Amino acid sequence: MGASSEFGSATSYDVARLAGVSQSAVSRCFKPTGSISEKTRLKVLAAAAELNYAPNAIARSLITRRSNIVAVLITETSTRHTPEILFQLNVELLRRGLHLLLFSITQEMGAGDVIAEVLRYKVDGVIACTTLPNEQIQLCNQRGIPVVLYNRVAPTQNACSVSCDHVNANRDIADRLYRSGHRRFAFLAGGAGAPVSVQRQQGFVGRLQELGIDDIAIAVGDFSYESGQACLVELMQRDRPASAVVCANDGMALGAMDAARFDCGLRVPEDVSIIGFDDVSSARRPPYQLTTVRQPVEELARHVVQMLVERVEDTQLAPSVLLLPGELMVRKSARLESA
Amino acid sequence: MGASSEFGSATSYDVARLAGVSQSAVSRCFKPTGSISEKTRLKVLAAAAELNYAPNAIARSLITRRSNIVAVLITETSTRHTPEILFQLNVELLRRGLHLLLFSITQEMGAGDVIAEVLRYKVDGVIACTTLPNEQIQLCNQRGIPVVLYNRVAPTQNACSVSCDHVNANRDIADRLYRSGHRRFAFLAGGAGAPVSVQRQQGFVGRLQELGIDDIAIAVGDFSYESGQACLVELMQRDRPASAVVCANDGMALGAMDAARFDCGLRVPEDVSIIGFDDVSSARRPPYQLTTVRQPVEELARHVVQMLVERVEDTQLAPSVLLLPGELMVRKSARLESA
DNA sequence: GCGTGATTTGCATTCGAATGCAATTGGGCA
DNA sequence: TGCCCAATTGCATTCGAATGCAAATCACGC
Repeated sequence: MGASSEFGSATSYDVARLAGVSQSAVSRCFKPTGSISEKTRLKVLAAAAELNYAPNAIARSLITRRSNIVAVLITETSTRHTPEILFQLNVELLRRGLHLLLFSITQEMGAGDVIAEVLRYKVDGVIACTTLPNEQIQLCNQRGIPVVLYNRVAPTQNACSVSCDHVNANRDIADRLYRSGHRRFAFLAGGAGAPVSVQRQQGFVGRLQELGIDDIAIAVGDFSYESGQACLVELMQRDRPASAVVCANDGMALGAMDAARFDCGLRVPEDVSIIGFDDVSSARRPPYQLTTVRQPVEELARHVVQMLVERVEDTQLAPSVLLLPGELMVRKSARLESA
Repeated sequence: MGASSEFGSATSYDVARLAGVSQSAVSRCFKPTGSISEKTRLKVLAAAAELNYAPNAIARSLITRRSNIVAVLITETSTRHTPEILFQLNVELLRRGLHLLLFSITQEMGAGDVIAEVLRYKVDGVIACTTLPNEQIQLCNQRGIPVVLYNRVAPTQNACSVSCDHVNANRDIADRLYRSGHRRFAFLAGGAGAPVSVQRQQGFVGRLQELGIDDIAIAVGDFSYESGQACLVELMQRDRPASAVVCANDGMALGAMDAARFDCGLRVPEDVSIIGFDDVSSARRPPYQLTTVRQPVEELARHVVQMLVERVEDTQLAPSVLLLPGELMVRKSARLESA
């Protein structure tokens, strides 16, 4: 019975002793480019296997100045809206030998505190699935730590970002609704300044204005189902209510559909068309059949990680912005001409 | 302008030099119990602030043998079923100064590979939101790394676990349905051996058998909405179909409800009662009003972390198992007597 | 002013692996 | 067999912070 059954684990010195070589040889054996003879390599690997040895990642990163750890920043809502994003990012990172250290931004722990912690762990990079104040991005940049924003754009362009093209997806929706004969429109916004809501609104409203429509009803909710219900009820009480309601996300759209049917006695899409954004799982189900925009989550995750890795390997690369198109999932909640 | 604007960050030596003290003094200043005079402390803190210094967590953990990192293991499904669990665990961990390193178990990276990586990072503990083979639990135990399972129970009791009491929640449901006059029952199972499904089934079926009911229809799905639909349709084609259908989770229950209404032309709950498990957000919405069991996710997360921390601080503590009751959310998808 | 005990302080070492450099080994060729 | 160059190997140091121990400082009483 070797040292592998001992408490704690073997070090490169233990392996070296057992294999009858120096510690450096062991180290080189576990480094892809290490210069070592086949004979020694086999001896070392045998000893390592016997002792159940694997290089201590902590010690390694102290000297190499690479932790192979990436910090991912989320808020409560980022996991609510896209539950699978963390899993996808993690898979992409692991694929490249990187690890995901998760940080949640909350009331009691703001962005400043979180970034301070992030810096202490000497992560190789940061992925923010939430708005990150410029000051904190700056701090990372000073330390040479690349930052990639997911579904956000840095106002001063001092960080990379990968995002679904919310603006164009909703410009497209505006177009299609207009072409289908709709003339009275409403937009249900998420939180007041929530970036994704703002962009989606810009796309929708901006395009409609280009088409000569100025009188667009806006109601402000908070991305929740309940706020979608409330907004729709409120909208329908106005004069000449909208025939097409575009929502900041699916949560609100589902709320709006239910409110339209159950509270206002309206038929969807005959009396009112409703469109969402995200394509959550319930959107495709029979009671809803919600027409919405699917974000290419896996693809987004892949590009986020790729962009980050490029910046880790070449610190000089300039920040860049990548927009990926969303996919309109045409179902039955909106009256659209089939073209 | 101090060194803080330099590339890379200041070390304790930089701070020591600036403050005119030794490196040890700086180190002691950042350790709660460090013996240091008020005067020196202020000098050091001032210098540290100027240099934007914070102790390097990697270097610290090399010598203290505490990384303050906890590995959390998930699979694709664990985030689908309980999207908020990661956020909750992270918040609880951060509150205690611990960090969450995420590991996803996938096809290409099995439990064995993942645990090998986990061990290399010298984590202080492991939280598994998925079934973890005994062999890997053993490996952690050998290294003195405590393991806590979330919503799983270790077959050989060599790891802690914190879980919702699926068995009793569904025993209770069996009771209430029986008391309400139901006599023909069905259970829609999740994957063949999926632990949570098995437990929920055990509770429901076990209690019914105690009540003298043996002929319980079982259909096997995979936790998905679609499988819930398919299972319900299949069940309703049998002789004397069930009047009460209990599902392994809400996803299947929602599918079952829609299938009952849209495919079988049945009314819920008049013709068939349907009950789920988890209380996902769509369960409470008007079209469903699903009667289901809410898992106390925040509380579970809190106990998982607490149990882990206790084991980290005292390695001698024996594994223990904690079951927290689920809460039956009585809505309108099941015919239940109001008592 | 001096002695005593309690705080503070600094020195030197440690954690575990990586790596520049010099020493050694090995292979190929005459 | 001897020589030369290339491939391996080991030595010693490094990363940044923590800590046992001994030295230095301080407060205080006489």
